[in-house]
Amino acid sequence: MSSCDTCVVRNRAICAGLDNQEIAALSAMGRRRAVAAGEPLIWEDDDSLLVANVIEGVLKLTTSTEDGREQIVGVAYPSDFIGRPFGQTSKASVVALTDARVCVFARNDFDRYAREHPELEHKLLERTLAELDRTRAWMMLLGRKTAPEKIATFLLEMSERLSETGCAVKLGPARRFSLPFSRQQVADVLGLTIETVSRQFTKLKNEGVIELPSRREVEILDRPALVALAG
Amino acid sequence: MSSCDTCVVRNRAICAGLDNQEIAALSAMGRRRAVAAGEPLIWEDDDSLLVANVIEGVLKLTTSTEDGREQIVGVAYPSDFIGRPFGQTSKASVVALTDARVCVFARNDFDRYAREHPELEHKLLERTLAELDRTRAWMMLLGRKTAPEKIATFLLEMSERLSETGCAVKLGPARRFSLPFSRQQVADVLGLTIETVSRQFTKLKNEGVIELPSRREVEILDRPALVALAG
DNA sequence: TTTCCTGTTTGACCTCGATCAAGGCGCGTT
DNA sequence: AACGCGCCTTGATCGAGGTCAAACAGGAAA
Repeated sequence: MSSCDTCVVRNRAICAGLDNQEIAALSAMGRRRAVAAGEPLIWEDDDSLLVANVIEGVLKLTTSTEDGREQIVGVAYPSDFIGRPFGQTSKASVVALTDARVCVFARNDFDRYAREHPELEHKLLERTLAELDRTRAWMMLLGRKTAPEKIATFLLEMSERLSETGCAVKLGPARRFSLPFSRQQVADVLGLTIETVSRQFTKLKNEGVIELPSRREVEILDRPALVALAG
Repeated sequence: MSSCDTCVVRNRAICAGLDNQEIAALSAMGRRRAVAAGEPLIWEDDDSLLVANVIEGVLKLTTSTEDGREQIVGVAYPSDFIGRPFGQTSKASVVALTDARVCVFARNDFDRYAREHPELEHKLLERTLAELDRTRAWMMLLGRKTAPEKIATFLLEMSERLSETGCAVKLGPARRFSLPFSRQQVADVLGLTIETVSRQFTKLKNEGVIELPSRREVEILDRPALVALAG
């Protein structure tokens, strides 16, 4: 297989609703690519030259101020779409948090293909609307929630997002999981500093709400307490 | 005219790319409706029963916590689309900030119509992507900017958004404009308190950066200074 | 004109989370 | 085992912005 069939075939987001012929055509356009943890895929303010599809791994979407403050504005999990179709520049950088595999398309080709295949555009629209909902919920967190509330909300979201990953069967939220974020990155998601994040984590541990087996591992001991704290 | 032809015809967002027959069909579905300032159009967590198109006026999109904290997560101007197609519930309340006129569609009808008219879905996709970009830029503001930066950014955004309104010719950003927000609402947009907003406004006035002819009026005296402050 | 009402400004104070500064821990390398 | 290097935690202190309270418009009604 010269192109990345499985890359598209595995992807329920893009494929649903397309027939075999369409899937084959999309496959021929895409190029599978491995991205190592920490490696960038798209730079903020770059010309929007490519769009991609996450097959495996987790990536962060960030914007930064000139003086180096960073805010993570989105997180892409397997089956998520990244990049900016129908736009001249992308407004966010994309960097892999874990080793990842993605399926990359030239934006021009993808745009053209999408316009000719309404089913694909419809899928894209549904996902974009869902992402907008999620982003708006995050605005409430950033603008109005306290540090303890932010941390609790974050842990609950993580436990849900990470349980779905790569699994067709819908499991409940994960009780124990491995964070794809460093403490600094958690801070960048929540609009906090690394020290505040650390302090809140240890506070929750001391209160018996969570356990921290290692730096990246989290185990939720008392979910109801976490839900109450999330507000 | 029994239905709201002009409501659709005036709307460059929805109409561009549709032929006359399609516009007529859309028109037959929509119902023009006036919304008084302060009046709600959609409630948070309601079943998503309608979608709409802003013809005139400004509306706010909000989410709230149970204890009453509010965050404005979006603002809809003329030609903007509001509501949640293809979704069971809407995640935000929509309330008019000024007297407004909108063109309302039953969500079911609209969904069906959209799926049959790829050009409409494409338009919708482009707008949703643009709105997502704008929302992500706002996340950076909420998570990482200081109060003075937030206020400066807000004033610049207002001066741009309010100059476009209802005018086909692309003017530059407005030098003087009338805020569609009360101080409390500005606070809800920026994740601040009303007192902080007020103090920052008077500080800018004392520094000669802006003038405040009345409660709602703003005149920008020193735009470069504002740009510098916005960061 | 005066009164009232609501939204805004201003002041005094306090708190949460940021900042600054050590230390500690896990882990790979020599 | 000892060292070095990131990352994380913990402590001490500070300050931006929140909270509480009072005074101050500006517009509508009497």
